[in-house]
Amino acid sequence: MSNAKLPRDFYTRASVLAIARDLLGQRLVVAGAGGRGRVAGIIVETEAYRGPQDRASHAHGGRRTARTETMYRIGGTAYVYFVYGMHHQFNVVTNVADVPHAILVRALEPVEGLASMRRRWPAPPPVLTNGPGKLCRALGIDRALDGADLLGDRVWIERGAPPAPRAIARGPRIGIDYAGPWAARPWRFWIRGNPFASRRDAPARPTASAPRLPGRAARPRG
DNA sequence: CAGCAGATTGACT
DNA sequence: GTCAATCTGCTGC
Repeated sequence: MSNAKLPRDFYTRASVLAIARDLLGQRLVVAGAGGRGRVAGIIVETEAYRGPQDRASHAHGGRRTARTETMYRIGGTAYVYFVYGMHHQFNVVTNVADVPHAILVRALEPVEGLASMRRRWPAPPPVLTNGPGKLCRALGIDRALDGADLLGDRVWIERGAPPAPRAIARGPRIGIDYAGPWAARPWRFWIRGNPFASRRDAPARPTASAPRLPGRAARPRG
């Protein structure tokens, strides 16, 4: 089935970095509600947060609070929180229960329900889903979905077409300067050159399996 | 219970 | 490049 939900064992694997990479090309879906049809987008950018050891993680040092409790659930759970007084952030919990790994979905290519997405703004931006806060607004994701089972019927991820290994770029995570050296770790993954990624000019480097291309890698798209 | 920083965004110099 | 918006969850008193 091309539209099968990703199974539990996709999410419970031990390597949050591998899962962050493997989410690229998959399809994030939010069920229709309130007279709206379902909305969906292809994941084009992710960031991994590796639990207690990772200074940038909400669960750094094993921190366990009302908010972070969701991160300790089993892989395949949605972790949604609210920041900056106005934006929600959608994360995928990974690994087994009590290991608080999570992956922030930073950007999507919108593919279903574009009209529904635009209706969430009085004046819709030209690109609806090129950032973690924007994609939550476009898809109607808020804290009501915190803790939702990704194998359930409210929000889920369907199998899509993974990008070729050489099309995957990685680099430092965004917006975590407070995390010191952890901010420099290349734990952000995106589809190289994708026009829906949140930062098209960010420093990119080849993945281990990809050869460096000569010359024009950073050339702007036409 | 006051103070503050935040896994962002859009407007503006 | 700078900066305000806007509010929650935390920390520390």
